[in-house]
Amino acid sequence: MGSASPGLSAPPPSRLLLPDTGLRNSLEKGSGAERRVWSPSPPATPEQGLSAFYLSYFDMLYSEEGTWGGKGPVEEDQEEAPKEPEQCPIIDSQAQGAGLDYSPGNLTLEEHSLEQVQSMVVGEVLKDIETACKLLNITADPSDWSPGNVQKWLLWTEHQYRLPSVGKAFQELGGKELCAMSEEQFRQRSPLCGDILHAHLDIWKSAVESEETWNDSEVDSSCSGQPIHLWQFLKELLLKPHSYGRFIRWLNKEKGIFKIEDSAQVARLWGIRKNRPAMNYDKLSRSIRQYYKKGIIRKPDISQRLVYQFVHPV
DNA sequence: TATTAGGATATGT
DNA sequence: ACATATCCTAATA
Repeated sequence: MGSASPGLSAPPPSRLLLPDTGLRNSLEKGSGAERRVWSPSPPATPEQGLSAFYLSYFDMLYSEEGTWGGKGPVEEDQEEAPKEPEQCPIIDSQAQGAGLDYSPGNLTLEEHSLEQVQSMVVGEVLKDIETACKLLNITADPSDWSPGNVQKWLLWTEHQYRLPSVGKAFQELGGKELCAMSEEQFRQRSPLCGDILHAHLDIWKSAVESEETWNDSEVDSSCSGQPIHLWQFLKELLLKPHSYGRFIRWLNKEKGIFKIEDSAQVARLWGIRKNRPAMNYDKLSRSIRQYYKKGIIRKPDISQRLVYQFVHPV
């Protein structure tokens, strides 16, 4: 049990179709065979697959209705020492993530918001994984894990999702072996939550996949004396969520949608780079707006404060 | 109060 | 010439 979610008040959309990333498969698999169907009746204790995991996201999403992006006050703090894993996954914004490529008006409103939610969930999953990696000092790819890494991951996952402890059930196992294990084998080692752990591991495995997909072309600007352009600079920051994730981050990397979380800090960094001590967000944002006409950056279809979108992702 | 849009003008390479 | 940087008014959240 220990679902991190208090329960749904408003029934979410009826279907869940994740974008075509590797995550989709594993997420669906985790749900337990059937197509994802949300029964309107509040799930006392659903099948358990990744349900708990998902519900915690959807809960938060739907608890706020149209107020997404309104200042995630619960977000992590600036300096907050990574002592403990961030509590349950926290959603703060990015509702508009996806679903904005209107296929010939065939999509209903519900389907649109659904897509947005899906994309948002994927984004949050990846963000969680990144956070965990940083916290645990492990790689994102489970197959690289040492037995020690495996233990760290287990403990973190248990804590993060309030799972019963597996104790030493997985001791001595390296990442390779762990990845090779079937759901059945997981269950044998941990009858209580082996299936959930297996599903979580699946997510990690697929996340590697999808991360590779979009982790190629980027800006180098480091060398080459050319004056750096603002859009390049922004991409640079986005490239290092490790360092700048608190200031600026992707809401939807595939679509090039990003959010400036701390406008003052981003402006300060830009000022440093350009040797413009008087730089501020007012001026930086004016420069961003110059990009509208040039077709470099635009406002997402569903406009949100401090959220912009690169016109040409990739 | 902070953000957004866009005009006008100045500045650095 | 170009890409901002600076400054500003008005509208919006």
